[in-house]
Amino acid sequence: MATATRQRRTAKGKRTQELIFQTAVNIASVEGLAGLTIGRLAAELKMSKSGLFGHFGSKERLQLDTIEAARRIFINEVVKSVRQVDSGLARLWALCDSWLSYLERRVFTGGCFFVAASFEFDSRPGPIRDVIAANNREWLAYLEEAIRQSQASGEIKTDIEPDQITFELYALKVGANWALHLYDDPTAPDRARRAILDRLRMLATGAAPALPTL
Amino acid sequence: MATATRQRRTAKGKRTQELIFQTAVNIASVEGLAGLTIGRLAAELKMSKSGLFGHFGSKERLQLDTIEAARRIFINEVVKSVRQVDSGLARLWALCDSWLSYLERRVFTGGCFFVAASFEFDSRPGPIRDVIAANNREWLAYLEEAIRQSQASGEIKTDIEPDQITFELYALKVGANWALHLYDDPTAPDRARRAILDRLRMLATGAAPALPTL
DNA sequence: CCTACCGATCGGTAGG
DNA sequence: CCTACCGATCGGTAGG
Repeated sequence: MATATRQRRTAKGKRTQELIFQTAVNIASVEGLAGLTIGRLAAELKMSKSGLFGHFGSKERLQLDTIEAARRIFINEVVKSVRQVDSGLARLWALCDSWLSYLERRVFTGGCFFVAASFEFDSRPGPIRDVIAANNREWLAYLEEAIRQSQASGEIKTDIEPDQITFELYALKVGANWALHLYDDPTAPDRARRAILDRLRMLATGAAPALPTL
Repeated sequence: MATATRQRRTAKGKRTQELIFQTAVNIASVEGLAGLTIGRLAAELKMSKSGLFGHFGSKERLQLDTIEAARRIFINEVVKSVRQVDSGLARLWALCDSWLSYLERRVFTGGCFFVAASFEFDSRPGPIRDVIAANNREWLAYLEEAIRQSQASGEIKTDIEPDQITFELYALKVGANWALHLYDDPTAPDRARRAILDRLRMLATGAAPALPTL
């Protein structure tokens, strides 16, 4: 009985935690990680500030845990569906398309959580910036790996450095995020798709599979 | 005598105003326009909060006046030096290069003021977002005009819409801002230059002047 | 998980 | 331009 109670309690605690960070992640994507205040979060959750506070213990922990929750959502929404796609150019395109689809599906209210956090903390040194930078680096490395594989298998040209291509593809995604939210321009993701497909076609060799047309 | 005194006072008032908004613009480029608090600004300027407050009258006016000050700086640092360059592809490249050079010169402490403000307010409707969006639109229209001129004079291909090219070039600049500040990567502007030159060469016709090599 | 607090800071005002 | 305030909200604590 004591065990059952504990399990029920733990399960409930887990659901509460999930609800907290799901809410936190969406507030942060709109108002910023600094604009995510404990009072606002408590009001949204209809909890007392101090009751909520017990779940993390400091503002910085709230921010770091919120980043971790956003990371899990990102992996689920962007990376998972592409894992089955074979390596090479098809996979590289699938990764880009998946990212743009995640933007279109408005997985986070205010656009990509990591894009927003990147620009918010890019000039504020500290643990938050470091964790955001590490998360971004991980995604870029994942993209870059797909580029290296495409080069190794002879599907894209090797006279251009993988990190240069990574930079270009990611910049176009960030540009889509920018136009979609600042101008409420729903055509922005497709503009990015067109630019990315154009670039990939220029990089493709004869051995590459066909890319979709928009 | 009364006139001389008034003039001296006005001149001093103007210098004070300039100092206020110069300081405000740099705080905002690092901490964000929302993170620009009257108390912080007063401390930096060694003025009392209420004495400072008299210069604008509300937080929103402070933010709007700070945007206006940033706009003047942007025009001075990015646009002015390119005004003499002839229209066409050379001018289009000069505009891109000038923007990247303004990033490298660190005209604003935290990167381009308008890039930072764009991402901060892209999901927060209101007058601040509207003014930021209008400022960005103005710069994009300026870029796009150079693209149209290049197409009209036959220096770049016409089978691609000017706003698509504008989007791609601006996205690469924003990407440079991102990598330069989040990763302290000083090679980021040159990576953007390489990408832009690559793209412009692909768009150039036989009638186009030679572009620089990096 | 709660109520009841704390000092610090927020945007803003009164009065000079 | 200043001092001296205002109520609201910030992150955080005590005690239950």
